[in-house]
Amino acid sequence: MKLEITCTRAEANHKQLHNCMETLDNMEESFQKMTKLLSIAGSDVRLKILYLLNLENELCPCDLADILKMSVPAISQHIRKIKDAGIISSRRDGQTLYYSLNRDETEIFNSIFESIELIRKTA
Amino acid sequence: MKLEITCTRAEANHKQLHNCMETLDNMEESFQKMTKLLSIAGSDVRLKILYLLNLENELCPCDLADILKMSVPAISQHIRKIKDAGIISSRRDGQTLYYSLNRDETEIFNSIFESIELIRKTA
DNA sequence: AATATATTTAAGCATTTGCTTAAATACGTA
DNA sequence: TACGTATTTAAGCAAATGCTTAAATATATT
Repeated sequence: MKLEITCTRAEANHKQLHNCMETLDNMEESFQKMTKLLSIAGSDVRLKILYLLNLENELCPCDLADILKMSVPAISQHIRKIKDAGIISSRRDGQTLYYSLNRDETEIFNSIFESIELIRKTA
Repeated sequence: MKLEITCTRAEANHKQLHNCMETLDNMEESFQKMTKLLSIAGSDVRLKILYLLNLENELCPCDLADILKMSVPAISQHIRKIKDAGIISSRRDGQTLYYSLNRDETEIFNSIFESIELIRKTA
């Protein structure tokens, strides 16, 4: 839509603005990946699922439904989102599917988990 | 809704599940705060706004609209969300409002910004 | 006071999200 | 093969999200 400059302020530093635009252009792919991860983690239920998988190493949808006091289909649909983003993998044992974090892909979550626990301590 | 145990698997470790529930209960407030921060950051536009404020220290809505090639009201509404979450503050200079990060409140964003730049380097 | 700029706010609307319920699929066991 | 359990998938729907346009507010300038 808007491709022209809207700021007419004397103070507006057009060179600065242009540099910002260029910086973002070069990082577009990185932003998309990070936005994807954060939008996954930015839900109460999904953040708890991720935290629990970090804590327990692996859990099945049924366990998660019990712990989070939610229906199994609701959990399953959250899991699908998380899995589609490449954050978790599954292992089958009989009828049960165990999900676990792909720890290589998701180092940022370690900082997030630490930060959650810091909030707890300082609150 | 569901308060009963749904897992009837022999392997289900009910003590483990109960411990998880208790852990989450004790961290409820921390999860809510972190979910709020991540849901704010989990939007392409808002993550870029935060990144730019980190980079440039302060910017006005008009600058952000130019850099992100979006309308001023759209930017303003994102800013309101970020501000309501306590992540940024404003300073007025004449007609212009300059927004900046409340750096004490948002240490997790430093990890996120670093992680974005790591994606860029390793991709 | 009148006008212009910067910003916010509100209304409207299309899209997305996240549940529910019901049905389908996968596996194990009698 | 028939039945039970674990899980996924699909349809439906209410609520949330994020833009657009238009109007309101705040400040500066003439």
